[in-house]
Amino acid sequence: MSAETFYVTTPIYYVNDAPHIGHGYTTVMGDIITRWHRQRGEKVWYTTGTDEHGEKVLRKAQANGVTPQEWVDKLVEEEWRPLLRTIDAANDDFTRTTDLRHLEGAQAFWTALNERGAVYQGSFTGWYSVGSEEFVGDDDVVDGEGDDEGIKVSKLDGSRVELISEDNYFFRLSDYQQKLLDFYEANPTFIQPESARNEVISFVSRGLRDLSISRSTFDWGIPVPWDADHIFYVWIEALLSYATSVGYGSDRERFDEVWPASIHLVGKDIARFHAVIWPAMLMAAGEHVPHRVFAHGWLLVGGQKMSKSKANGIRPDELVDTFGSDAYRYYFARALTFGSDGSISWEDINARYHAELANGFGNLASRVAAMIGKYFGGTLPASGEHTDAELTVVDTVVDAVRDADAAIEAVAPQDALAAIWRIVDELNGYITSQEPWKVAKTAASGEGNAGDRLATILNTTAEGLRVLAVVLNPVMPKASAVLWESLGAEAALGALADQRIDAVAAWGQLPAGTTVTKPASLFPRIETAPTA
RNA sequence: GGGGCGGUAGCUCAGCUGGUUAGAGCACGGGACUCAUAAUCCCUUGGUCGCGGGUUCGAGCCCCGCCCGCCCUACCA
Repeated sequence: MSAETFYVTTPIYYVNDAPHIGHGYTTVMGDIITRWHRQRGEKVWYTTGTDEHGEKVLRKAQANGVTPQEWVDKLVEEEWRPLLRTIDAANDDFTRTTDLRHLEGAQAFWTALNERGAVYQGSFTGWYSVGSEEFVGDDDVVDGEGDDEGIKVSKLDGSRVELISEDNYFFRLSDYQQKLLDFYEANPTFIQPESARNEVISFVSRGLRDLSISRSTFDWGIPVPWDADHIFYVWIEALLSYATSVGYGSDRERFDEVWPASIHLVGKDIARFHAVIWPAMLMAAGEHVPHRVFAHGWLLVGGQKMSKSKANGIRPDELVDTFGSDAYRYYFARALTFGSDGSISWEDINARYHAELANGFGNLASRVAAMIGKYFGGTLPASGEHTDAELTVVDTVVDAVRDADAAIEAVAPQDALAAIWRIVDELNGYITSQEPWKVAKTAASGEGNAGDRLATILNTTAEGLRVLAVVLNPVMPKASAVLWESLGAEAALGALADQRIDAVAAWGQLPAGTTVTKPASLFPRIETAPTA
């Protein structure tokens, strides 16, 4: 049997939204996790993309005087693809729900469900607000007062609503209540974290209603293959991107190779769609359900949820312009607990940038390269006998790499970075306690074995940096590449991306004689901080 | 209304199935050092663990009530 593909997805982002740091956050987390798994030597596939159908897109396009296709093409090229470049994402695919493969795959999927009897025609009745142009839930409809006396109005915005019904196709979601509950029970890690799992189970336990899957009042969507008057409801169609982008409906062999998804990363607001509707759809189709749905929390700015409608957004490109994509990636992975809400601020990013990246890591690389340059002419010396101090360094590295790997496995990048930073701290402490600058003076006077001792200290720190370059590569590929280059590691050990996590902690890989050069500052101090 | 989650040092957060003097990082204060990006290393200061009851030999962790914040409660996505 062939090795399973580690297949990760971000949500298929709604194209009408302006990309903000929330989107960047999710995509970066997936990128870090998939880059790490690639360096474990696994087959990996990482997909992101855009959801481009629906009434809102249609309206927006009309308002802009262009066709919906022209509108989404523009958004994808001008907003969404640039975001990926900004944050240095290494996704394997960018899937669009307007892609032909998706249209055909989605139609094939629902044709199959229809043939299996999971779909029926019925009528959907609901309160429709002409003013806000949307259906309003029963609980949000109240009796009007004053001018609206005798009329039902929406509690949300006060607009008048009328009861209308529409012929629709329905998916027999109600058939899956018990099947889903049994599934959650048998697969406790299917929905994570625990808070999302509890919520989903509680939601399903209260009962599931059949789901309307088509619309006939507008036409920007994928046609229902057996009834040209209907298009599919966006959600029911967009979720299928995860399958159609890896061959469902077009390349069965490819699909079987990649599916099921290992992890769907989602925001906690859409956990329900991914943990309830999506697996039920797949069960109905007789396909495997994903291994895991991981719901992350919100980014809070000034205690408020980061959102497109509020002006509290910190723009990804603004952040990257100031601190760089590496720092952006590092910050979100390190400062937040993936799965919980977390606070971010310009001040905090700035503080961590300087304390952890510039002073901690960048300066470490700088001082080691400077000493190898000054004391050994830029040629890496061979290590002599290890003393307890070196053994402690080696132990710290081995433990840290092991812990970081376990943390990534547990979808906890923040813990992985905390573990990796033990190496940074250990090396800085090791250098200070070994005082190589003093050993160098002794060596210069020709006393004892000081020269050998100095060589051992600098060889050890260089080895530590070698490990850091490898394990930080998934998080900060640019800085890691510079460090790898400065260690002269490429010539001796090959490409950084080919360095395996499971072998990285083995000591003594950098051969003596390698040319070490002092790199430009990995993370130069930044004097001015723009207003957020 | 119902359900879920959270409220721990100035800030951001850890605290496993309840167990000795509640932890980390940053910030602050003091000291050491000079290889380095005025960086590094060491030490100190700092908490009625939202509030009020209860269970227990013992509770930040369990139970009850209350206050505050966020999320979900299916057809905007």
